[in-house]
Amino acid sequence: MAERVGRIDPRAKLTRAQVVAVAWQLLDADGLESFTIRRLAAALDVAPMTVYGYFSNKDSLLDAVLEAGSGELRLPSGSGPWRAQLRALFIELHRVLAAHPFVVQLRERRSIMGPGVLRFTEAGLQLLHQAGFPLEEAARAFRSLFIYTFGYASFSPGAEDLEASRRRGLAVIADLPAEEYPAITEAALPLAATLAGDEQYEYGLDRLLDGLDAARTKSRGSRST
Amino acid sequence: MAERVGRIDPRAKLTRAQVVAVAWQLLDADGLESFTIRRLAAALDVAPMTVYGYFSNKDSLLDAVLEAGSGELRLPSGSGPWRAQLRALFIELHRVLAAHPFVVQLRERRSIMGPGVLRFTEAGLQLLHQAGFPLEEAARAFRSLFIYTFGYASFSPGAEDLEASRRRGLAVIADLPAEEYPAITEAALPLAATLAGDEQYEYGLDRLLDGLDAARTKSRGSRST
DNA sequence: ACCTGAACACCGTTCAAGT
DNA sequence: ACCTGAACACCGTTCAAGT
Repeated sequence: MAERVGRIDPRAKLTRAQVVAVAWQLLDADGLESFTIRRLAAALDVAPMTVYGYFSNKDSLLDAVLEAGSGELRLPSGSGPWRAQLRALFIELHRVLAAHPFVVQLRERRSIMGPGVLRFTEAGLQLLHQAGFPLEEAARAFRSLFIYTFGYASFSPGAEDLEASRRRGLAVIADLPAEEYPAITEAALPLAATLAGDEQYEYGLDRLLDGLDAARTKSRGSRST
Repeated sequence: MAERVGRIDPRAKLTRAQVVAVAWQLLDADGLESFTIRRLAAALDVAPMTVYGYFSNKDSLLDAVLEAGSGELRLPSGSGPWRAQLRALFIELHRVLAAHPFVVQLRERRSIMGPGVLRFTEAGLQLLHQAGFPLEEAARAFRSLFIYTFGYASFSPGAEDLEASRRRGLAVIADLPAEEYPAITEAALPLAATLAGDEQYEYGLDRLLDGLDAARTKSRGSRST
């Protein structure tokens, strides 16, 4: 699957960065479920135990993968109204998470505090603060957006499972007694449509941003557009 | 750990319901991570392979556990303004998920379509529809609230890890160059406070509900309080 | 009909040994 | 200093055999 990469340090067969890069490829291709030290070692063309020369265990390797991966985030250049900027920031996060679902799975266990995420957080907090939120509330607001975005990536089926999920949901609804479940029955197709897609992500994001905007203007004066 | 439960059908040593009940206890006590067929069998005082007489594999057993568990949801009695009712509905969901974190972990792989969740969805859709949303948008709105709530449960550390998470976060922030990360540095304590707690959950929930209320009144007339 | 021991093909990781 | 084979304590699950 992953090609063996040329070595850099002639004394060592590998570098930590090479191990992380190949691990990333495997995770991207096959998901967290089927990522094992033994498969990684095979992809590196090395004995399983060799990996432990670079990382003390599987968890610390996965931490390093997350760290490296947080560099994928491209922070949008800052100009324009705070709401549009914040929106672009989280849409970028959503893009990265949708492209690399294993990042979300990993994040469910360990939290990420790598440079990429910190720069992202700093940008978000600054936007909210400039919009008029005191930092305490900016932190709460940022966290809400962050959790909605990770939640969306975590609980929406991946593109490959999407059709099956829709079909399964529609089948369950079709078997429901319509008198008992009138709203679900009538809304079967719309419900199936909410299972995934950028449109659904952005619907919730926009409602959340609207709510934040209202909280901002209600409790204090606006400092920005 | 789990007590052996008395048998019901004299011909069989166990029932599916008993297997599910003991599995639920184990999952509640030790989490999904350490839940294995072999440990479940030991708790049931039975050979590992006996479990396969009741469930064809581990996944279908876990599905049955989720099904049974969705009965934990107690739908609030319906009266009062739609916003307060919807709020109570999702706070109840949040309560159940916070009490049984393994439900969230399971839901990350398979979606739940058991009776408990369906009744919950029906109640939510009806409230949103009565509030003035057409069913298509009610479905989108419901899904946003659902995802925020599951996301919150999934990405907030459990009560037992909370202090460690806070300390780790504060330590990382303390090492940051303040010129480069002014907002994070100044908001260190507020950020740590957003890691968990009902208050933080309700902050985001209320912003989302506010945003939904605004969308409702903007695009169409209100049909309710 | 229901239960089970042995076995298979996997894991992550320790340890002692190779170069 | 770096790599590795064998081994340990686990998995989920198949299969053939017990009662």
